Amino acid sequence: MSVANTLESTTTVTAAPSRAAASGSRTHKIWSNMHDVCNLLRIPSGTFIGDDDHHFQHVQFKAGQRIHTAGQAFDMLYVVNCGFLKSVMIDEFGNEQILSFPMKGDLFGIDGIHTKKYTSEAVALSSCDIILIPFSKFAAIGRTNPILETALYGLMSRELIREQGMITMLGSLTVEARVARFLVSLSERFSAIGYSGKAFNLPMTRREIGNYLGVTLETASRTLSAFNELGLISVDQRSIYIHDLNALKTLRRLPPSRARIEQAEKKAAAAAANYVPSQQQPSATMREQMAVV
Amino acid sequence: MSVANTLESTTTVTAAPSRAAASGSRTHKIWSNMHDVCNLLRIPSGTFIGDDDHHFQHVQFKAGQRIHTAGQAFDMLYVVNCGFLKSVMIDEFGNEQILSFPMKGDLFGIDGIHTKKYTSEAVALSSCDIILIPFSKFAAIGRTNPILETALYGLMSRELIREQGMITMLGSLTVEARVARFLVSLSERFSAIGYSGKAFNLPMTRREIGNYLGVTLETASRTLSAFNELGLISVDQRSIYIHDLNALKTLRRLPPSRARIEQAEKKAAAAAANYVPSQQQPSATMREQMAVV
DNA sequence: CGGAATATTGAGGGTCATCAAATGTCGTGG
DNA sequence: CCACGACATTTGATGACCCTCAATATTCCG
Repeated sequence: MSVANTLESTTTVTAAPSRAAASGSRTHKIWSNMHDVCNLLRIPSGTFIGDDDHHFQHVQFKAGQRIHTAGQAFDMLYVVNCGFLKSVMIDEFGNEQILSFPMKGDLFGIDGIHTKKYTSEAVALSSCDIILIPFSKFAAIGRTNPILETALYGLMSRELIREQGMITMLGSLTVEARVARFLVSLSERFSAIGYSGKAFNLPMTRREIGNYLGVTLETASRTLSAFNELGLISVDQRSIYIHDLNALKTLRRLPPSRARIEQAEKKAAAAAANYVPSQQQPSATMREQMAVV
Repeated sequence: MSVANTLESTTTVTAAPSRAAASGSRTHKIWSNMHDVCNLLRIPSGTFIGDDDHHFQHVQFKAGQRIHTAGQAFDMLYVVNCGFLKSVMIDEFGNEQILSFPMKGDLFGIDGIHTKKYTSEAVALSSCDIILIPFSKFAAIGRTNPILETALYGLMSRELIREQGMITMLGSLTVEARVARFLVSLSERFSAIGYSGKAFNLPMTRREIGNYLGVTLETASRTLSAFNELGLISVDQRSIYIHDLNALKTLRRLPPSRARIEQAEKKAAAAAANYVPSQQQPSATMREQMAVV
């Protein structure tokens, strides 16, 4: 049952420079150069090929550990080399809201730039390998390298757009559409970093999914079960298999529960009559109902 | 009934340079220098005092006009000198979501940096005076002026944080708390730009408020009416008077509608008995109920 | 003055939060 | 190795809240 995205990253990193060897600490340290970091961030890195002037330290975290906390002094940006995390904002009432699930190639910590303190906290959901990017150093290099500067503005702008999409999702999509979009987004991100986009394990709990999507864990669970029932996905605990990605992409709302119940009753009747319908496949009529409106 | 924030801005701007006079078009053009723009954005502008090398053009828009549309090629950032706008994102299903209501001193258009196309559209809600900031020019000045560069990163980071707060609001606050926070935010922003924070006119419709807060216009209207009923505010169409800012700041949920109905019945009974309770003042017990949990 | 847009308020029904119970999973220590 | 407890997940029942539809009043503007 285990699928690829639970395995360790196979990304190669540059050998540790002399400083790392000198440190000799028990903590596992590796170093990446500018070229590696740019590749990870999908920034054109032509000008940095063979550049060994700048090195960025890696740090490992285990599930549950915090990379940074809200209010902590800001000086680093972070790039995920492997593993899964959550970024959480806590409001003045103590409400926690998950803002993102960073994974390989994602940058986080940007929110600290403005007030020089992080406003959110980042927590590892699995074993993680994180690259530390001192912001002042990055900005300084950017000042002499227009491509990097543009890329840095671009990354911030991209994150802004991602959050706008999240606002739009929370503000105007039904719960089913949010869960569907969440699955599609995970699928696309897994594909982009070399894992399967069809079969994967969820790095987060139902509670975290629900929190991220603005619903309770029960609603998140029920919605996944409904998708499973309709044959759009197969879900068992953390493992997901996507049968109909396109239906998930275009889904706006499920057929009214009335229709779903009738459908379920038909199924039950068929089962009672000892007729076994094809496993996990939604009827064509049911798919049409979902696509409409 | 008219209050200050409906009046024209009294901000002075520098005289138009010769170019503007030469244009001689019927459109009303003025110019601001770097110092003015920094002041408007609340950026330390010390290094730009007396700087007349850079000029930024003003453009006027009337209510309903678009400043930019989604998909349009990006080259400008915009700073509001006076007036009110809305920034709207439209998703792949055609859902519109209002992301912000820019007003004096606010920067918008940042979302265009990443893909070189605006992803949202900006629409004037009232007569507006907008300053055009060519992004490449701003970034170039930033390269030689660390304060401006830092400020630019800071502005983007601040906007990121604002959107995170919006996500948290949509994901974890009750409708009443969202409306309350919306009013508090408007109040604080009006105060910051020199208008009254207690009495003001809403620049947007109920539909726009509801859309912004992720609810229907009816729910937005009803919630404002409930606040009015409780004496937290007085509301009549677009005009707002805030009686109890602190209650709005700490409000999490209204007392259950059952209790509200009883309260209303008591009021009605009192009125029938020809006893007139002090206008618009909620009872102490009612306030306690609101603050709790 | 009349028509369109805006705002208010009511009635009814659907969706989702809440409370609850049962089952499954995993890490830890006996 | 297994038993235990803590946590995660699923599923059901119930009711509050909010959306939808609808009617009316008010404002704005040509």
